[in-house]
Amino acid sequence: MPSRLESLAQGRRRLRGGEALFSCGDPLCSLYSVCGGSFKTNTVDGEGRAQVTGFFMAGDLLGLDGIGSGSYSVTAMALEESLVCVTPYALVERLAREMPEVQRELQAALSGEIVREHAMMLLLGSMRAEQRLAAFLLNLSSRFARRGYSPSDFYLRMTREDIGSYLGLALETVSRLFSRLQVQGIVEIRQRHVRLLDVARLHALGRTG
Amino acid sequence: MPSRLESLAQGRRRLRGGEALFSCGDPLCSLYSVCGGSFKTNTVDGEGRAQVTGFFMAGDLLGLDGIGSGSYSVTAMALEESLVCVTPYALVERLAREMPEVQRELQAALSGEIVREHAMMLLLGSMRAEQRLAAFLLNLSSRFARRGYSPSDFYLRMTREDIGSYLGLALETVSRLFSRLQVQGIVEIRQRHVRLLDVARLHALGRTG
DNA sequence: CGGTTTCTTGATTGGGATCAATAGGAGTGG
DNA sequence: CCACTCCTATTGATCCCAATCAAGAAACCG
Repeated sequence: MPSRLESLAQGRRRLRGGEALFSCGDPLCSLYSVCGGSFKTNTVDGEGRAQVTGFFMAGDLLGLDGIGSGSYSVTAMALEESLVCVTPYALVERLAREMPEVQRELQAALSGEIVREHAMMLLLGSMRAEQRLAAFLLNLSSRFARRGYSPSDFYLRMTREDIGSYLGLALETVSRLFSRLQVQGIVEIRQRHVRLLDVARLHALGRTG
Repeated sequence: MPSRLESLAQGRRRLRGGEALFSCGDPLCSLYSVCGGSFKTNTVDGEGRAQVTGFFMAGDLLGLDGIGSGSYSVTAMALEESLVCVTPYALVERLAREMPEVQRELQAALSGEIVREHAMMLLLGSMRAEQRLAAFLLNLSSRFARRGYSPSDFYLRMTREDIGSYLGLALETVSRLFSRLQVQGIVEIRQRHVRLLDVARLHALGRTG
């Protein structure tokens, strides 16, 4: 948890749902720490292919991907009314030099992002649809838990389409799988309200493959 | 290109093909810069699912993923007789503090890895098999070019299975697609020797879809 | 050489995409 | 309040791409 980084914040910014925090290609000027609400990030390639690359909630850091090239490589969009802490990157850079702790935290955040994406590559490259969705729900669950919310009763902030894009599935497939998990008594889903009824079986789905 | 980082190397290590440079879970002790030869990296998850997450050649940095947790999150294996420069991580950390340039380079390398993986997620999540393979060949091509080798005539150092794992495809699919590209006159492939005959059409494959 | 790994090619299957139609909310304005 | 629209979600029917199973062929290697 980047506690030290967060305390460097020079300001805050409030966004409404659907509003972009920064866009792919914008010059890197700040790093952002999510204070409240949630975000998704999107990449687009030369041919117009788009993909959701991540979902972010309170405490997560946004903008790290821009450090290498000096401009953001994704677009970050608020999924609901949200609040971020803004830290000018110039300040981060300077303080990282002066405070080893900040430097280490920044590197850890960057490296952690790499590890997270390795896991995502594994998911996209070698799991079946049902396993992907199970992994997604369990991941959300543990992130809510770490923030003190219920790990088994939460609201999805993103659409089926967002989830599908993130998991490399069609939105219809996501919807179908939710229905199936519900029939099997593993989860209960009404719209975006999710209740995990049998976490053990949800885990077990990952092993069937 | 991490020229500054490379110059910090405290030693070298030679590996034969199939030998592991470090393994997933090993404590992070050094960063490695490939001097010659090539490597692949592998992740494994709890259920034994494995996936190739990257291929590395001269000038590429290995071990960055370990910075966050203090231990490597992938296994790096030489694909052939290879040589790496070894830089103890403790040294990197200290020098990064003293030399802003080193700090910036390290952060740029980390961030660049994130961007590279975003592209990989896009590939795995939203491209068809043929497009994936085309993108793979073009990526290799440009990396060879940047190193002064021919961008249109090179040897693959990895097996069809490695390629398939990396691209989220079965090895048979990789083989079939190579054959098809050859029939279409886009590439010429004899075993691992690849010649790109029509780069424009190879690019065009990416746009079809 | 014989054994092993790697690669190719064929036949079949199946998982998930796609197309299509309907239904459910949420927000707006009458 | 209802009627209207827009967006999101569900469900069904069909199709196709790539996985899987299977059998050889080719290259590599002790």
